[in-house]
Amino acid sequence: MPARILSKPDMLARLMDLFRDKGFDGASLAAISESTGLGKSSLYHHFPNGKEEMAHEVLAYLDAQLAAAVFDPLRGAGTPRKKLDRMLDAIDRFYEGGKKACLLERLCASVDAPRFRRPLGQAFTTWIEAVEALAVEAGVPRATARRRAEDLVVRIEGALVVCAGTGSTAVFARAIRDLRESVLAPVRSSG
Amino acid sequence: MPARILSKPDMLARLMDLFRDKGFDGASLAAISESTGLGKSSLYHHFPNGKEEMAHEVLAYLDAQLAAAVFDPLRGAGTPRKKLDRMLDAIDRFYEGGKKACLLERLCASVDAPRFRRPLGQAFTTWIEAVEALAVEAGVPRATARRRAEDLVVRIEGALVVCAGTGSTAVFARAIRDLRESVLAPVRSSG
DNA sequence: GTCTATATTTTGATAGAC
DNA sequence: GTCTATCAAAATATAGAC
Repeated sequence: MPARILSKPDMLARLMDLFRDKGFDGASLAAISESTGLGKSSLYHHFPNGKEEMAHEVLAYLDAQLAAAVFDPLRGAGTPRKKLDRMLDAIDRFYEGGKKACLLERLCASVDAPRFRRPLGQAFTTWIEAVEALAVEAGVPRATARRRAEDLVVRIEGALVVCAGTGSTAVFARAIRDLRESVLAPVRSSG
Repeated sequence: MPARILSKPDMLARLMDLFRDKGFDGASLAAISESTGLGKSSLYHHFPNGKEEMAHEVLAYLDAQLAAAVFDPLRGAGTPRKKLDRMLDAIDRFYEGGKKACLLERLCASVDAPRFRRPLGQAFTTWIEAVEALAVEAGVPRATARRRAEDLVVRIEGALVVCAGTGSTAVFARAIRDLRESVLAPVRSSG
């Protein structure tokens, strides 16, 4: 039972939750109405262009969330290792240990994905570049840092898919654990 | 423009294509009718329980495809390295170098995913166990083989998501390339 | 800014002729 | 085994009162 009145950020948080749970195509206005406690007309008051506008605003909201919870820690004080740990902790919390899906993946998988191409590509790129910068700060050569940053995102997204498919979160937990070591590891012959 | 008459396997191939392209929730009966060239009534003649039955049959069809294209090569002659190469070649073809989505992921992401839990879990498990067996055959200790097999699936699925999100297939191509080396590599201190 | 009520289109599904 | 015609339900979206 949602509170009678929701601030815009609270509304967006509810919407993000719903899109992550049901996907963009699977989240009907009826379900959105129920989960926010707002009638359909109220929803169109806040989002005149309907579901598509909701998704775009939720993506912008996610950007802000990521900036605060994931990327800001990377720019603070501490060793790169500590910063990586903080980021992985934030990711682990955000995905609830592998139990909750990724909004980006759900929007990529939607029929209207072409309409979200720009912000989706930007979100992935921002994430990858933040991790790359951290690895470079830790002394990893740029090309290797780039590959490892891509790998981090690939492993997170892949682990979420496999966990959703198998019903176990073990693979996600191990991915997080492995990444703590591999992202900043000293470079060997290949790495 | 589909041929006037389709065999059941051809029908299932069309359906798989459509589910991979639009997702389960996004593939309407109208679209299914168009892509198969069959009217809705004909579809219900072949699949009395509608979309859900279609998805289940497509999953069974995928099982058979995977068995023929991916797992059979693993049981044939040749060094483990050769077999791994053949499997990765088949995967690369199946996903068209990262351009086409994974059916399993699309079904995991659907609102009706709970109804597909069993066959989805089975499909992932079969895949992982096949790769694990190959690594064991190559002399990799079982626990390490298991982890590497899970990693292979995680990386394939994750790379597909990232490629769909960024619009580039480079990440998928690199994942395939890396896996050729990493899956069967000699075990060091950590695997 | 929210509501009730309604319009319009689409969806999944069926009936029944051929 | 396919078709045309149709259905009931659900989808997105809007009108207009408060």
